[in-house]
Amino acid sequence: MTLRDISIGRLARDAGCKVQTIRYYEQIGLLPEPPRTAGNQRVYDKVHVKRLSFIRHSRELGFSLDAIRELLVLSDDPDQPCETVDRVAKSHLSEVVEKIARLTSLKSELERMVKQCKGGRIGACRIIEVLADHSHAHCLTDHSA
Amino acid sequence: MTLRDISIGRLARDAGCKVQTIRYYEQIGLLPEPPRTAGNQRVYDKVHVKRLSFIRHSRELGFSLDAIRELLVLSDDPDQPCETVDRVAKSHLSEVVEKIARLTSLKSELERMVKQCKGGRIGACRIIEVLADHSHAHCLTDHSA
DNA sequence: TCTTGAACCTATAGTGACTGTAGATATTAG
DNA sequence: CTAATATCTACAGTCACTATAGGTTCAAGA
Repeated sequence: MTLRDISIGRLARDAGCKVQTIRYYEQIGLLPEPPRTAGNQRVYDKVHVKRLSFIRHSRELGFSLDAIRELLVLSDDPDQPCETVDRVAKSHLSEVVEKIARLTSLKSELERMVKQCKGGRIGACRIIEVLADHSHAHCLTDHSA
Repeated sequence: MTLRDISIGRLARDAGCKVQTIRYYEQIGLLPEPPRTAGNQRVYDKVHVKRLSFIRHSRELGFSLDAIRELLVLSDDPDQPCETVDRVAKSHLSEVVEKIARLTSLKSELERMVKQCKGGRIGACRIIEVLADHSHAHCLTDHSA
């Protein structure tokens, strides 16, 4: 494969993302604008390939686009100390740890609810009862399942 | 406390959510429109209190607004069989379980990365290397930390 | 070479669940 | 009464995409 003269479609397919996503990254300044053909079509080279790969990989690890932006700036300067990189990664890690804890707690609650449901009518439905139970408000945490 | 003549601010404070959120729920049809004062201010009663409580509690358990809409319709008819409620709850539970698994896997990856970082320069930063490493693409899953 | 379908383009709006703000009106406390 | 607070509608923003409309360019096949 030639790492030059790459169309946006090719780039997207190889990176496992959508053409729109690439355009989005360009719009928000994460990916530099590439040169164009006379027909106004984007032409990418290996620099873009590497950068998009970095972005996608970081996204897969759950880093926010802002964090990725920061990491990209850092990675462009090999002489920088990597303590900021370390900080960004560790911060993200602790967010993930926290989120797991919240979801685990949530899972327990849901399991309890589901287990208590014996079938039958709504009028006697334990799930609905729990949801309607005002005293249960504020006993839970997270909601981005 | 009187469960009538409740202002939106009172309702929001008691439900632990924002005034805007209540207006939003009204807009999307989840909360019925309440009567108004001559000064065009909303006036809620205990029916709204109960309904909002149901919604907030369900949200805290991570149910989507659409799922909550469905549950509300069901809860309004006590003679309905609760198998749909059961299905909605179980479906959500398995989503949570799945999400925990994905995040746990992600956590391991991040831990590995962070552990490999010895400090120093970006040029030798293991975290940056891993993110830039094309062969790691597609080995991960979730990103809503 | 010609034709047609696929790929590309920009612009704009939508997704889900909120959240914030501007500018105006109503209410309440001192 | 006055000033501060609460309420109102309208509209846009958040985050990370995602889809679509209408138009242009490119490439494959006959």
